[in-house]
Amino acid sequence: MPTSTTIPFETTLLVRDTCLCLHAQRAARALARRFDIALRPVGLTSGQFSLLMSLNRPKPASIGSVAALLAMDRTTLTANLKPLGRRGLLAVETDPADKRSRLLTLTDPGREVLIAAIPIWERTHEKIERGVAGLDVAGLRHALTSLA
Amino acid sequence: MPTSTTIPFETTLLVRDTCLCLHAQRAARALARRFDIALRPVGLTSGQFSLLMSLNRPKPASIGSVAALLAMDRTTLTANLKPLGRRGLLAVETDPADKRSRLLTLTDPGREVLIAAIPIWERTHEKIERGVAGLDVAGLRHALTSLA
DNA sequence: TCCATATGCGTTGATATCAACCATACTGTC
DNA sequence: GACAGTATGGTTGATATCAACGCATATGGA
Repeated sequence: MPTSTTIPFETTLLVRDTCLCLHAQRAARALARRFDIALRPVGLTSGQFSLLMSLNRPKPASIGSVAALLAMDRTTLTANLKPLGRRGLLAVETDPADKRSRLLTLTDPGREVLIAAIPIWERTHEKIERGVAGLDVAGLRHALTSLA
Repeated sequence: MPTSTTIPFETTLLVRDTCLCLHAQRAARALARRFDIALRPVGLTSGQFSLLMSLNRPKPASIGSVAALLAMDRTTLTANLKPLGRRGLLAVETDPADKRSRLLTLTDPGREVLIAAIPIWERTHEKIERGVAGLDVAGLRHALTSLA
């Protein structure tokens, strides 16, 4: 009879209560769902909104730099570009100065969608901040940033 | 010529810097990747570890209750159970007291994997906490919990 | 009993996530 | 220019995530 077939329930509770990974996942899922629902009228998910927003910059960005900005796997970003590209919200072009690199640019329709989404984002974000009493938003953001 | 084809770059920077959803996603992805790599020797991802750990309880849990605990969509949980079920790490059975409900139980092999994973989790978690100077872990956990 | 409603899950389809592997392009050295 | 090493991305396959829809069971009231 193996000695290792039991795990104290207390250990489970400790892991559940302290695991930053689990807590971050839970909060990320909950927040994503809220923004997904709020952004549905403009046809964007929370991730698509963040991605499009990150492309609104003076100079086109490369895939690798955006992936790093979003702390996202490079291949994940490639996959996420596809549905947005099909809808004509962004363009992916080879960088003439470095043919390995792709330049990501927001199209006019993409900007239109983003413009419609911004007030939704503002309202949703405000609701969330107001909804959690005593939430130290600045401290939370700082902690999340240093983890990413 | 539409008046709405430009978005101030400052708006983008504001959203990027303040959006809790984006910050949570970034941190969650970064943490998941760290635990995924650390747990690879025992063949679990971070999400699978959290799921198996949540099943280590005196009484079997239902799908809905575990989904709520993990702040995860019910159908996502159903999908996540499949690879773990195929590997024999958990069992899904119909609740005799309510045939709509499924009872989720950890099997002995599942417990073995979990036992091997726990020290990895401890080391990884400790490294992360030590790696971020001045991180208020308790405050962070509290904030994440109230968001979920 | 019978029906309407509510509850608990499964399935499907679309997108998201990442590791492993592969292809191409740049860079520096010779 | 040739070569080696590095950098940038795409593709594939597996799993993760969720909305929409549908099925079966349970529950409460007529």
